[in-house]
Amino acid sequence: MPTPERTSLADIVGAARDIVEKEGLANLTMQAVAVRVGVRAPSLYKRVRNREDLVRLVTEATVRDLGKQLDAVAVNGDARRDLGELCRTFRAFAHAYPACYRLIFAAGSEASRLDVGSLTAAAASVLRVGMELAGPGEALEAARMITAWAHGFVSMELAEAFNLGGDVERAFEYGIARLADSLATA
Amino acid sequence: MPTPERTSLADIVGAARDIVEKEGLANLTMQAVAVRVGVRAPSLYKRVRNREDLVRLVTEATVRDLGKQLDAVAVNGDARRDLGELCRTFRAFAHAYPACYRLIFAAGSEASRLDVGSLTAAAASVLRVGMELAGPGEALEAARMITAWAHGFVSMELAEAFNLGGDVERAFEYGIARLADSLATA
DNA sequence: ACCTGAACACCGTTCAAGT
DNA sequence: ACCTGAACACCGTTCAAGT
Repeated sequence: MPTPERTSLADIVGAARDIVEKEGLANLTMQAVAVRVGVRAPSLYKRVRNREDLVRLVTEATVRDLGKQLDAVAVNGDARRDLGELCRTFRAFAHAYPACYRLIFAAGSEASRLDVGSLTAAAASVLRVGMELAGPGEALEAARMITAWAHGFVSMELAEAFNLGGDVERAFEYGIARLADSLATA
Repeated sequence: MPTPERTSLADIVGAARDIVEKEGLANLTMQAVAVRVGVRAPSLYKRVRNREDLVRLVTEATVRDLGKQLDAVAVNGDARRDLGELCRTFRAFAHAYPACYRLIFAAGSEASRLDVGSLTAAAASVLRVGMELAGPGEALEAARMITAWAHGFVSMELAEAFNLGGDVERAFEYGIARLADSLATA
């Protein structure tokens, strides 16, 4: 006789994201997730292969959300201004969900590798601005430069690695301005 | 009656670095370290507070090594050329020790925060090039832009996040060239 | 078909007892 | 002074038994 479902994959991933953000990745235990969704830990294995798989699902949900935020950035027609908006939105997302953001480029083992599609979708807006600024011949290189810089910057911020003083806001705006200059000039 | 020391902190950290690089962070267990240095796991706690502390020590040793490599980059007097050498050395280090490199900007909790001194020392060479390129008024912003881009780039590479094809080597050299242009022009 | 208790292997850590 | 076995709490995961 079938038993009614008492939870769902969406519930489980949602609970996991919450735990990662509020209590840290180390406290994301199967037991903690189970309590939140109202089942016992072994039941989670009906919907999730293992803990590593759950972390991957959390990461992919985060990438999709980031992609949506970047997609929603208004296109001004002014490539320079679009670049600034895009970078600030990217940074704001990382500040809003630092623990989940950190997972995105932390992939180590094969099993934790992200789905290619979700990364590609998230990169679409950046690719468009790269095209606007640098033209079709160097759009990909330009997009990679923008993403690398933006990710590196917020990654260092989140690690509290900017410890030489100075104004971090100013350093971020400085970076946007230099990027716009150099990509458009090239 | 005193017992002779059968290991040392340096031994322990060395073994831990080896394990992280060859078997991954997840396989860095106190037991695995103990076997390598020839004691039982509980003995490690005489020299290391806990596992998290050991990971921090591994990270700091890695930062010091990276700093040494960057310091050893020859100064050509040509800031543009120095920038290229510095970035390529940085990237080569990350490729040589990917698992340990990843730890550097992964710091989450307070206890895993790196010693400020070791980060500052590693940044000295970059700061010098930032000064050469952008002048004293914007040396710090320039150094932050260089570090953010270089870290972001290799971080994405290590995560295999460049999945739109294209030539990654070319994208790296493109980035160096754009950085040199924009920082020197500003 | 889903859920559970019981069980297992494994891990970090503590501590009293050895030398 | 350092090292160890024994012990504890905790975690991921499996599985037979329930409904």
